[in-house]
Amino acid sequence: MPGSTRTPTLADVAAAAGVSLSTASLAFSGNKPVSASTRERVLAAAGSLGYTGPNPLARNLRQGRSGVVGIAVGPLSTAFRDPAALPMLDAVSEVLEAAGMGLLLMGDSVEHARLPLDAVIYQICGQETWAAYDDLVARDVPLVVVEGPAWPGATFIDIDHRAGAAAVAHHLHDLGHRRVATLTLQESHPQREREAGLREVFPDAVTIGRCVSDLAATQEMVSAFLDGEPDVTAVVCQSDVQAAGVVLEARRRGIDVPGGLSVAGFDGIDTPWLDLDLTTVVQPFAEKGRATARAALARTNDEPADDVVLPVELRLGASTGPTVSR
Amino acid sequence: MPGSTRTPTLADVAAAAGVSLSTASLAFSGNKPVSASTRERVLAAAGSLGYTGPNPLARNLRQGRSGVVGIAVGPLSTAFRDPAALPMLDAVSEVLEAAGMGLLLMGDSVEHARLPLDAVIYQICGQETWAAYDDLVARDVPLVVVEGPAWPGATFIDIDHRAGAAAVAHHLHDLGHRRVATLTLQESHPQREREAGLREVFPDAVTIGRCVSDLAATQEMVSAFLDGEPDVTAVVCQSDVQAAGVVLEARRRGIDVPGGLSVAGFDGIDTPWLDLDLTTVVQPFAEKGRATARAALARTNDEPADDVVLPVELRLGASTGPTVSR
DNA sequence: TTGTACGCGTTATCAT
DNA sequence: ATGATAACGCGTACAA
Repeated sequence: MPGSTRTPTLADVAAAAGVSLSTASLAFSGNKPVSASTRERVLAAAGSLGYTGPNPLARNLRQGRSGVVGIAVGPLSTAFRDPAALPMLDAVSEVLEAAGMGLLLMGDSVEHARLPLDAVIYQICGQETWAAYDDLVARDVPLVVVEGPAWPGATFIDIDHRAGAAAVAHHLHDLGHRRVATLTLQESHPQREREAGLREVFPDAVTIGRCVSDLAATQEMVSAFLDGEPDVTAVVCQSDVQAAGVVLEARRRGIDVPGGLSVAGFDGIDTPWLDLDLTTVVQPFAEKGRATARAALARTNDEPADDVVLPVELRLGASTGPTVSR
Repeated sequence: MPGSTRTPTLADVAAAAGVSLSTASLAFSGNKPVSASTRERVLAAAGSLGYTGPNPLARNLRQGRSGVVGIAVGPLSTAFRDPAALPMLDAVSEVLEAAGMGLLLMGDSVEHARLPLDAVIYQICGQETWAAYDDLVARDVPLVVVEGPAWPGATFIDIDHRAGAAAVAHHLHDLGHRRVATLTLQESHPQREREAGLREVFPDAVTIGRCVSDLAATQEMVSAFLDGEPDVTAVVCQSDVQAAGVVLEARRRGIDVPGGLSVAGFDGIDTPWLDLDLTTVVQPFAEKGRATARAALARTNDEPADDVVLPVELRLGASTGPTVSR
């Protein structure tokens, strides 16, 4: 069929099938009943014209929605290097996909904020500001914020950081520890809450430092400390990656874990490359992701979405033990 | 201003500013010159009406593009657990963001294929088929395929798997190795090419098995083999994660690396948790990502995009050494 | 430099 | 069950 240059539209299909535009539309959407025979005629016409279905762009304009949810995660290699982010994101994308919605990775640019997004998820652990925020608020784009920070109008999905941290602390206290040190994350809602939970039990915990959740960075940070503070019998970390770093660095310096030092983490990630099960606080990653996606979907449909705080669970591993003087 | 219920449109702004619709449009897009005074009047009117800029949905329909590129990666936790995927994706998103385009994570569902995407990147190492493919082709969505499989009409971005694998093989041969074993990935273009490169030098290499790029899975797979084949002096892997798994498992069984066994990887990822630099083939992740994004952008603009094959580089580490009988 | 008028391709309302 | 018609909100020839 040479010369058929323009890609066919629904109007072309309707004409070819000898039905009205609206009937052809219904034959595709199924939003109202259409007799089997006409539907067949429409689909046949579509097939012979090479019509591949309603143009998503036009549908989007008409319906006032794009079918896309943005997720603000910052630089990918930072966001996804964190093993705690993956299972959560997996659950988010699964729920959204089941609802026919796409997930768009957003950088912190106004360009991205101006894409047609039905809702935006903020999952920027540790980053407290976001340049595109004002734009989104001005455009009334529904916001779902995972683990803070507190922004008016947003739906919050969180876990009980404080209770988890307190549970770890109590566990160590029960084991006889009295002098503990802690390694904190960059200033953020989770960091503040986890620290508060720790200090419910150990108000005087020594702060080793603030450190991103990275193995090498952690090792460097704790290196000097491990030699200098023989009184400390336990180190409480704010992530499992940090805890693994402390374990590796302690061993490198001849300190046994947990014989000479107890180490606790947070998150409950897999660490197959560590031959030791960490004592840690397990978060419900999948449920956190599902709750996040559900909230985004609800707000996309102008339904209300309640804030959520999910419980966590202390998991005892082999990285903590009774106090032993060094 | 109570009662102003409808969100303002460009027409409202134009009316309020006392200019025509097209002038108001130009004041925002800057596609044609507008006198400074009128532009100011338009922007002022926009401000007082709470107009937040042209509706992206309408703009998309008008311009026939969505500003979104899809990337097919399969389940996120699988795709992103692979450390080789991150730096590449990072580069992709950086280039796209600089061009004002968004990156959408696609699952293999027709729903996702029907989202308005300007182009789709396939980065599904090891998965040879993709349900949504036919839909995309039918709708003439430009396709960019990273590391195969071969699909007509798609732009290909690849690295020189075969040369890299051959370089590793030659290195081992130079060290005196004659009897080597190999651990392969799931059937795929990279797997076939890397294997071919190895067999240019070692046609009779023993295949230990086929295994995803996962530490635990690798350790399980090589466990039995390491005891059973004392003739083998080197193991060539198709990823660094596999290589790390072999190193760890060998040590666990009392075999020194490289004293008792040489191990080579592929990719050139960071392995801070391994106290040994792997001999490996370094791929240019960032450049691969940039080339991929550039191809997607070009094809979005109906420009041609040539296929790309990037060179790789052998990096000698401490995991390979001269032959020693076990 | 500014205004007029049309079309992008669809879905929703209303009537038949 | 089907058809006519009106938006959806914008960009851009073309004319002035």
